[in-house]
Amino acid sequence: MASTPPRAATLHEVAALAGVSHQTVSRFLHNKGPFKPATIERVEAAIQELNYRPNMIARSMRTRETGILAAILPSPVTAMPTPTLAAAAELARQSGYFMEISVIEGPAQDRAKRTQELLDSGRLEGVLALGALPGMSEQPRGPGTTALAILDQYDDRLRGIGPLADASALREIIETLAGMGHRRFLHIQGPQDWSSARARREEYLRSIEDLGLDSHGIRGGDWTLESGYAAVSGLEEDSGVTAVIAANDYLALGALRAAHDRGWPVPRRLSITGWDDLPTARYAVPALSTVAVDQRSQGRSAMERLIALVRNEPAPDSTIPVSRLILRESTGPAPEPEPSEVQR
Amino acid sequence: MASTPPRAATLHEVAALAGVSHQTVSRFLHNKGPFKPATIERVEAAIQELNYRPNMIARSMRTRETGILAAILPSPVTAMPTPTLAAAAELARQSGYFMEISVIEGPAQDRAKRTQELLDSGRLEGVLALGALPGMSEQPRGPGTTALAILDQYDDRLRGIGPLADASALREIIETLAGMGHRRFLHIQGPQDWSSARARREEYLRSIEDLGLDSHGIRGGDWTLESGYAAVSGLEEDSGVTAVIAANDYLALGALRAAHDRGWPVPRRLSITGWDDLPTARYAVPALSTVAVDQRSQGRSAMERLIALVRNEPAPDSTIPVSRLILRESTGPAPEPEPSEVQR
DNA sequence: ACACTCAGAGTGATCGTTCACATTCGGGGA
DNA sequence: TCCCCGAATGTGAACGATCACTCTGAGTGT
Repeated sequence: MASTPPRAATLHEVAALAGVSHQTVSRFLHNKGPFKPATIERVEAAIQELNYRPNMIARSMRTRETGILAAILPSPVTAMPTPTLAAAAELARQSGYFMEISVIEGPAQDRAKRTQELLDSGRLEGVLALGALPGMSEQPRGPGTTALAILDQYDDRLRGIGPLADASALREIIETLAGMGHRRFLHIQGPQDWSSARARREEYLRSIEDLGLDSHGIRGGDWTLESGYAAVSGLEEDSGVTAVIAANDYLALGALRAAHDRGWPVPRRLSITGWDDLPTARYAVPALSTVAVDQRSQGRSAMERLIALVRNEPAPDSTIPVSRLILRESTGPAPEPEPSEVQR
Repeated sequence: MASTPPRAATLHEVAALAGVSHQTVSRFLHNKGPFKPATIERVEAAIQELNYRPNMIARSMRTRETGILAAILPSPVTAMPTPTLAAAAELARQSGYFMEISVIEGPAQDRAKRTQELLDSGRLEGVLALGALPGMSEQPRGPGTTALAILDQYDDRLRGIGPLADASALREIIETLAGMGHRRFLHIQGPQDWSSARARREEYLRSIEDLGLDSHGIRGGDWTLESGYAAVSGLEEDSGVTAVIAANDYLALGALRAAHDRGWPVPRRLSITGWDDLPTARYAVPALSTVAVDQRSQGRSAMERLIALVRNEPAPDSTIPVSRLILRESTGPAPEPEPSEVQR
């Protein structure tokens, strides 16, 4: 008394039930060629009856297309906003792809090596690096090669390109602060193997120079709260800095806390700005002035680019969503110079 | 002049080059049976020479094992800490599995439906829900069925189980605060389809009762900052609440800001606690008292459970990492009753 | 000298789908 | 009537691995 095996139905079984050949069913599934109405009906009924689902593995075997993409999380992983990841995954699914994720820690060299292994595995049609991947560049899909797209991408001259690289809001920040009387700035930078961090740093330096302002220097170096805290903690008492431009919100929130611990009121003595508009930024005390970026559309547009590379289509004209400066409580007019300092 | 096709080498080609049968190479790759040293040498050389990599698709087709797991992100996705996801992905990889991710938004019903589709797709060996999945329960892998593990899992009586459900630290919080003189509490709860949120709520109510304290009530209902803000904003001026127990850090940070906006000093007038120990919690002003949970080991242990279910092995004795109460600046002694209130 | 065992290796079928090609059928023009 | 054409469908091989067998030859006990 063998009970029915729970094995899934195959194309042949559907064909047998419908009284047609397996090829007809296959064609039906791909909407190829015209069919007699009667055929359509019978095949549809058979599929329904057997609850048939095509076996993707077998299909992949024949077509050599796996439909699988992989996303590489940046290191450290906290630098990855979940909405970016989620948006990329959603678009992949909508476009008929599966998206795996791959965590690659370690120094740039190891990351590049593991990424290369992924590219060579032959299992993937495309790889999306959701962050910086120093030493590697985007490539389309060819016969035998896997496509690679990089969210934090740079060009031949190491200039940032792509949705993460737009640092123009930084000039706006500095102009705004200069308009409030600020003259001496500090930049807390991100890791310099990220082109977005480099772009912000460069825009900072350029703006300072163009506007005839002073920079006390540049601190930081990674994306962490600790780094931001240390930057402001280590600031000399007489540095004259009245505005701190952080490369992201984590750095800025760390800086905010350091200012608090030193008894420096923000923004009365020190103005601080961030970048990313984290959910918590708005509820910080004081609320953080920052640059709102649309993380979901960043993830989506990166995935769009990858899929174009996979399909060897021209790159979609990525309408990069403009990042938008949001002024909250952490920025304000520059403090009046203290009388004692004026006398000196 | 056809150049060498970039197609990957097959088992047969390796066998031909090594002068053995394809089966021998296959056995070699699986470490099956003894081999003559000479055979080993020749096969290894051939593999090296052709840079052979087994075709996972073909293997899957024959063995009916895909080696692919899927992780379902919770909704909203910001409720998912990246380290949890990353740790799960790492363990999957180390165990020889690939991990896809799948974003399923929408109400519980849709989520259950889409999850069921994933389970039925036949492409996956296991599915890990990184969050609540109301109406579905864990299942092992059988012939034709896909394993399912749920991070935020509950038992038959809707009691939370698993690593997320340990709410014992909540009692510790309340005992500590009671020791500081607090008598009247408010709970800001998470979404009640999460068993962890239910567990914290229940532990809150039980502790209040056991210790003979007062609860002003329960607010909140999702995991957002807005919800936490609203809970404290809406508190009556004369509620008598001196301590707010939030179900996670987002809620707590929102509450913190609301207290600030009402001019209620924290902790002098109101103590606030969170849960999760987000990176920003420590740098908040005031620094948030919270419960540190090891997100990485939560992700890892959930994945361990899934893999055990996939392999039909007994569940690993999950040494649930104990969550640890961290007292920072947002908690302190209860305020003295104001003279005016005493007179009334 | 014989059968037996076991290490070591080989043979052919098979998984479920798509590809390339062959076949059937009905109708319209010469 | 015959031929041809396109619509509609059928046939068999192939993708690259593993599974279930079969086969060979050297050693072993009697």
